[in-house]
Amino acid sequence: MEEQKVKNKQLENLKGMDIKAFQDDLIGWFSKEQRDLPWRKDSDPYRVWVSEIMLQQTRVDTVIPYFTRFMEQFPSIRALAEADEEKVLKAWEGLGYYSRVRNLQAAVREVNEKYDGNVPDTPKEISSLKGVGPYTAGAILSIAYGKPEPAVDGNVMRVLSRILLISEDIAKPAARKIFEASVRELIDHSNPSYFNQALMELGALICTPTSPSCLLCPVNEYCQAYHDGVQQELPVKSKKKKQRAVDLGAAVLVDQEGRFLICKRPGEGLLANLWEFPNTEVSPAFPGERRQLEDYISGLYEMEIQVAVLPERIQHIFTHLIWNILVFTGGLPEDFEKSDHYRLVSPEELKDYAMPVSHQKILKLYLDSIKTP
DNA sequence: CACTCGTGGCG
DNA sequence: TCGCCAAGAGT
Repeated sequence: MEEQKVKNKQLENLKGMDIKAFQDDLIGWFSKEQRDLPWRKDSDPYRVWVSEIMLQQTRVDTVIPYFTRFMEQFPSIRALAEADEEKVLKAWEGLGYYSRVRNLQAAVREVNEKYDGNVPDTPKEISSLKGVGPYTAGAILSIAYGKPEPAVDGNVMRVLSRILLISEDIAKPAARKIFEASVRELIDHSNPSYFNQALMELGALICTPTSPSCLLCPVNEYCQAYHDGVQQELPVKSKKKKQRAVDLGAAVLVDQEGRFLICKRPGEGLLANLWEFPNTEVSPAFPGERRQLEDYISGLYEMEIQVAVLPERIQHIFTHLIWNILVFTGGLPEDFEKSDHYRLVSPEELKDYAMPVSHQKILKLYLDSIKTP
């Protein structure tokens, strides 16, 4: 019944459309106008896979240098499978959504063992890999293997919402099924790779979120929103709620040989497995941020630590969170004992540790403070 | 389904 | 300045 409603919807929206002409115009445009991107040099499944993971919620311009470096450092399934986790995370540093790379390496290791290093080519098998959801599964199957599977991302939902005049809220997870059903009706079985990539490329270059270039669009004659002059009203997308603010106290602690104390974050959750300066959530009002941070660190390392506050406060904005960080500095005694949870590293060694951007800001603030007191 | 999970760029 | 975004997946 629900399935029937989806089917009725697409039949209604596809009525009277010359699908073959649409495919040819769309693919013809992509063949001519596609950007020269590093992951388009070939259709090696591993390269397609890595690029699709990096591109999740991330701009093309941001991904390009990461992709190039990553493929140099880990050029094959086996290379990534056998790589040191710390080095893989370091290669991802600054790209965000760090669970992506942890899942990618886990999945690559599974492919290396279970599939003898060959990326599977069936929806069931590839979807079972960690970090491979409906979009990525469809992208790899179509781009690397030429299978006529939908790859519905934000671009595709925006483009098709306009062409087919679909008013579903694309912020809702349920909306994706509508568009997947539409793609199954529209996709060119002779070139699924170009068809899917063309829809996304069109969304990136022409059918943009604000002020789409409809006059330049190769498929504007098929677009119902353009025909009705409502392209600016689509897609329908509900708003996200705004971030909550959290106050942190963080300490840059240095021993007598100039080494920094850093800690490893937990293996799950926010910024998992990244290294950072010791910090804790504080309440600015009571009983004083400095005292709260000192108590936290003293309890953590069973030693009395005293810190001084730096004048500037750092703000770091996440998708769903805002960190307001007050930065402190302090010295470490000589008889400081090591453990797995934290390390003492020189400024040179610090470069080998993956740190969140927020803590790179902290480091910079500290270095500036000792340079110009 | 609602929420978590990063970052940098843009109008 | 700030909300919105950019080739989503896991829980």
